Amino acid sequence: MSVFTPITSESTGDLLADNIRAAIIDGRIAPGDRLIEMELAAQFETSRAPVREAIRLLSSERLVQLRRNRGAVVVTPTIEDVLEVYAMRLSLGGIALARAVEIKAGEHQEFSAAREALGHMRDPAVRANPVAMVDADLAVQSATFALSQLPRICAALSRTENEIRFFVTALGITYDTLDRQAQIERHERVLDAIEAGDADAAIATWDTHIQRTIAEFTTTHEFTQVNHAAQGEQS
Amino acid sequence: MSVFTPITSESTGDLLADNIRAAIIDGRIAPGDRLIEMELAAQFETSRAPVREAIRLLSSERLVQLRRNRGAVVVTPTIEDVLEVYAMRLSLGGIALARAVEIKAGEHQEFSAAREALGHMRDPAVRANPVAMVDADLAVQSATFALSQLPRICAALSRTENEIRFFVTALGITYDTLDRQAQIERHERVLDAIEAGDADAAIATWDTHIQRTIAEFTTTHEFTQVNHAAQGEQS
DNA sequence: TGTTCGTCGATTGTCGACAATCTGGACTGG
DNA sequence: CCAGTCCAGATTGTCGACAATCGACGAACA
Repeated sequence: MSVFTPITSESTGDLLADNIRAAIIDGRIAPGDRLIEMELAAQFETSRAPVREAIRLLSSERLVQLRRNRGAVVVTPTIEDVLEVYAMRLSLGGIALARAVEIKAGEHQEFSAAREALGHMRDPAVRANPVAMVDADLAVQSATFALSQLPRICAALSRTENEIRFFVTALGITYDTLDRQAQIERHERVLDAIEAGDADAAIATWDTHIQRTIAEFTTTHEFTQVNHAAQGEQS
Repeated sequence: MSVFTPITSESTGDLLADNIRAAIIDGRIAPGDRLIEMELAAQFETSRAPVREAIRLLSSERLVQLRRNRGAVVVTPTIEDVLEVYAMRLSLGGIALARAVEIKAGEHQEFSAAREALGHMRDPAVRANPVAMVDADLAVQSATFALSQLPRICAALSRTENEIRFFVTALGITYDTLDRQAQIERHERVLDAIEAGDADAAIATWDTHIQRTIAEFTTTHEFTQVNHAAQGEQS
């Protein structure tokens, strides 16, 4: 019994969405670029039907904007978008952590995935690469939230993760001055708090983590803005 | 300037989704029922393509469950679903209210839609009909949240509204003992608080509103459960 | 009698073609 | 030179048909 894990091959539309989403997130397709169904269908060597499905999915994830009879365009993120997404993460993450603690009290829970993801953040190669660091950071959080077993909230948080990774490349956010070590320790403290059944501590740590990240974003973004303005004056 | 609201005729897929969603919400299609593309296409006199699109949309709203190569089935809601949805509403609504207060501080804002929706709740005909009361209740909340101008959060809240209306009919929730007058007054207090710029008061009132609703749901649902169990023993 | 396997109908996944719509540029007239 | 109209290309929306897949029924067999 149950020697193999159930095999669930993704549908073609989902696979296409994965590919296109990855391209959007790491900037191979830039904000403002159009997604032309025929073009994508040719590249993926499929018909337009699965491509359409993929584009609709990405539209529901707010990575592309869909206008009737005018196709899909990669969205151009704004500061307001970033702040809204972080606000959602802050509050939904809090619910997930609270629930994770409740579940932990009832039955033994698997923390291995989260702990393992935490290990990635310690990898020197990852710490040196800001984008990889963001990915690793979000992976730990995602694995932690999964403990809550709340499907809607985890799905919503997952969407925000994609958006954040998109924002990072699209807006050129660096998070250079973030204290990596403190980041890792906060995640560890959250996991410890869940295992200890201390919801308040987990949420408090989570709150400070997001607050720090928002603060970091705000300062670096203002800096970039000023920089761009200065360059604009020069030219 | 801006005398007319921008006209955006819905796509066929969206129209179909609206129809099917309404049918699911008021029980014409019951949990467990299958949605067969050909069947729906015949009824709406279109091809399967727009029907597929509509079904995918409803799947992203968690009203139907989609299984690869096996079509769509109307989901069967559980108590956990209800509690998760209310938890999301509680926290996301809080963000929206806080933001609505911030915006109000800056510029003059239109409250007419929310106030008007509030008027519907006072209609004796609506107060007599539990389902209509739920609809009116959610309409007021939706109009209030719209003041925040946070697209993601409003969209997420809108999804939860559909889910709640679905849950009410699917689980046979009645909310009979809810104090309608208190409900209306709470909504009014939230709007007043926003206009007064008092975010804390708005959020506190909102919290109690949701808490009361959850408490009401829990008790009536337990009652129904017990009732069903008793009936089961009888037969 | 119970289990396994093959087959069949029903339904979804995918495709290519056509119709409807939008965008941009050329043309016309003032 | 400008505004308005029209046309053509490009792209999406919709359709019907075919291929692939699934679940159920029934036959063969131990």
